[in-house]
This record gives sequence, C-alpha cells and structure tokens, in this order.
Amino acid sequence: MTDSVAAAATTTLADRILTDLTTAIVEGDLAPGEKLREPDLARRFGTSRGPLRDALRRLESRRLVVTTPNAGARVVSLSAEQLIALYELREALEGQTARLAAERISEQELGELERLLDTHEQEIERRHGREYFRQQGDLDFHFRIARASANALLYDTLCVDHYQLMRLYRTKFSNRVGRPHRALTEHRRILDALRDRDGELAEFLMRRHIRTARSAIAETSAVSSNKETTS
Amino acid sequence: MTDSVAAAATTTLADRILTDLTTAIVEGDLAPGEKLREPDLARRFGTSRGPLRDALRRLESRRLVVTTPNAGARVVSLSAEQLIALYELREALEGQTARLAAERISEQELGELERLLDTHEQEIERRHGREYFRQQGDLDFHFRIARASANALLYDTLCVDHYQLMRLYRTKFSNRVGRPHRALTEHRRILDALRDRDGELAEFLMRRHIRTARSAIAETSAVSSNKETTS
DNA sequence: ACTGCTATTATTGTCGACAATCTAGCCCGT
DNA sequence: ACGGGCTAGATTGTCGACAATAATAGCAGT
Repeated sequence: MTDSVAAAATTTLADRILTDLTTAIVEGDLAPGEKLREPDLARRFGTSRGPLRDALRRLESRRLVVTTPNAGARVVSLSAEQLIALYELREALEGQTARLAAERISEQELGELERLLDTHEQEIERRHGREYFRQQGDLDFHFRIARASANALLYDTLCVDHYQLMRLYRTKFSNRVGRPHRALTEHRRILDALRDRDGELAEFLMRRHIRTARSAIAETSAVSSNKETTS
Repeated sequence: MTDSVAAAATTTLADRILTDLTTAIVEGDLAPGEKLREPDLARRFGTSRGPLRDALRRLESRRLVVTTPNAGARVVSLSAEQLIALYELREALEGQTARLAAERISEQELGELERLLDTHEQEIERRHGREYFRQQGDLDFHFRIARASANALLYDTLCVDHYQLMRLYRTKFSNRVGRPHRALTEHRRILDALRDRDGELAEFLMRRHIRTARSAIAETSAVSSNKETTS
C-alpha cells in the first residue's frame, strides 16, 4: 500500500519506531519544535538507542525532524516562509507528475480517478466532508496522479519524502468555506486534461491548483504575522 | 562552501565517513551495485559500525546507496529508465528554481553568473574545457540559480539530496562534440531571461535545456540496449 | 550430474556501557 | 544586583559484544 514494490515482510525495530514516531508527530502527540531526547524515546518504545537513532535519521530525510550535531533532534517547525517554500516545491513536482501522467496513465487508472472524485463529491454534499476525510481524499487524488506518472523518483520524492510533512501542515489552512467545491472542480478539470492526453494543460491546471492553496496560506500567515506585530 | 548556513564547526565521525564514502562512490572507487559490508567499511575508516550505519542512512537519503532490510546496502546502480526519471525530476525542480530566481535574484548574483559564463567560454575555447572541469562548471551554474531562487527546500532537494547522484551519472553521457558550445549558449539565454526578470521564459529555457540533455541520454541508452539485444 | 536439504559462516540488527560534549544551576567577584 | 566562570548533571557520540537473520558451501539422494 505504502511502498512501490512488494515490501519485505520482515520488519525491523527501527521500522516500527519510524512509523510510530511518524504518527506521533503527525497526530500532534509530539509538538512542532519539541526536543526529542533519545533516552526518553527509547524507553517509550521499549528499545535501545540504536534503532531509535536509525529511525530519527530516516525521519530527518523525510524532513519531519531536524538534527544538529551534539544537540539532538527536534520535531520540525516550519515558518510561514518555509511552508510557502514547500508549496513551491510541490507546484514544480506535481506539475511534472501531471504532465507525465497525461502521457502514461492507463484507462483503468483514469476510471479509478473518476470514481474517487465521485466519492469526494458525495462526501462534500452530505457534509460528511469534514476536514479530516476530505484532506486524505485530496492527497489521495494527488498521489494517484504521481503514481500514474510512472516515475518512481518523482513518486518517492512526493509521496514518501514529503507526504507526512504535507499532512502535518495541511490541517491548519484548508478550511475556507466553499473551497471544497472549488477544489473538486479543479480536480475534475485536471482529470479531463489527463483523459485528453493533454500534458501541457494538465501541468498548467495542477500548478494553478497548488498555487491557489499556497496563496491561501500566504494570506493567512500574513494576517497572523500582522497580529504578532500588532500585539 | 557546501551547506547553506554556517555549518557547525564540530564534525562527528559519521560526518567524516559520509564525505569519504561519498567521494569513494563518486570517484568510482566503489562501483555501482557493489555490496557495502559494514565490517569492511568500518575497518577501512577505522571506526565502529555505529557511525558507519549512520553515514549509510544519510547516503540512502541522498540516493547514493540502496538498502534492503537484513540484506545490507549496495552502491546505487541506475537503470537507463531511472536515469531518465532523474532528469525528469531535475526538469521540474530546476524549471521552478529558474522561475523563482528571475523574481528574486540580486544584481550581485547576476554579475557573478555572468562572470562564471565568461570563464566557461574561455575554458571551452582553449580546449582546457575537457570533461571534468566543464561538468563542475555546468553544475555550478545550475546550483547558483537554485541558490538565487531563495527557496531553501528546493535548493536542498537539488544541491544536497541529488548533487552527488548527478555527478556520478553525468560523466558517461555529456561528451558529444559541439555540445559545450550549445550548452553555453543555452546558459546565456537563461541568464538573459533572469536579467529581464522574465520568470516564465527562464523556466521554459531551463526545462528545454535539461530536456536536451535527457534526450541525449535516451538516445545513448537506446543504442546500448540495442547492442545488448544484438549481441 | 543435478537438485534439495543441512550445517556452517558471515552479515545485519540490537543492546548496554563508556567517552565527549553540551546545558543548567550555583558561586563568586565586581 | 548583575555578569562571568565553574561545577554537576544530562544528553549525544562511539564502541564492542551478543542475537537473529540471511548467504554459502557441503553433502546426500535420486
């Protein structure tokens, strides 16, 4: 489900710690900026510090923790500037996945995408479309396109290296009224472009779609930074 | 020189191993696909396996080694398909850096880029422009633009995570006659676009520039795979 | 000779302890 | 009272040894 090719059945301790720590961070159990003390965490997961350090290193490569030599690891805490940078990265990567997907997506994948968007529409209409599920679904749409781009490196960079980071910083900003409908429409247009095998248009629409989300963030953070300077 | 902000003066053992192993891989001292046995490497670098495993994990995040659980690490060995995927990733990332750099680059950085290209021209003319130096210079141009994009995440993804991998797989393909001149011209056009603050054009030119290199690779690998099937 | 199993070996995964470094609180001098 | 240096505690970095898993070589049987 998560990885590309059939993952090895054997699961090492560091693997388990990695997933547990990841959920702990994303669910907010470990707050952004919080110090991650190796002895504490080792006790918490019932292992020694060896596998734990291993897991921390992998979390670092997924940008969920930042480490400074001799000073340990902290949960990542993105500034508004860094969050915008993340969206600028997404815009580039996902634009390319859309372009490539238009050339390479299969009929079956097109059908699955269509059904996915139908589900989203229903969710939004009966207002079960509350944040949590909708967000997951939104990312699901984006990641299926990444998979359809048939570029494992692009897929990994997006869906492995930055997936949890996006999840972590998504909650706070995508709750403007009317946005779900708008986003769904944008998704449908992108799907149309894919079906037409129009890579150029698919990229254009995908980039604009992400840029829209980025703008919302930029506004929000501008407001909050104003509040800071005012208070 | 390598990192963005002033790197901490303290250098841990894992850091030293990381750089040494990186050069060993890029210089070809460790061949692609070669098994990396932890006890051997630990002896080679005169440390224990702890810091070595640490370094291996970081090399994994830079995609220079691939690790499978309980089976150890190997030096990366890209297939033609994966190499093309790398260039598709570069096209997306560097196109975006060019676009952003057009908005954000300083006059001083513009001047430095111009001087760099002048140096390249001289190198090419007196045919000191043999592969090694030219490649370094080429990457230098690309990375200065990444820096000028003022997006630390984009810069790191390109210049930290994928730099050595690009170095490793660059030697083999960029030696077509006349290509240096052509590439220099393309670089100058990109610089023009940056100076004009024309982000859209800068992105277009950068993407085409990288796509050209990718096509050369696709041809070469097609030829070699033909040879394989013929033999 | 070849296939399949078994035992040995080697390599990776994990652990606890020691050394080096950083952090925090205290004491002292001005 | 305030600041600087010093000591004590805690935390990270490193090491060597043990356990678990995988790879290999040898052997037996067909």
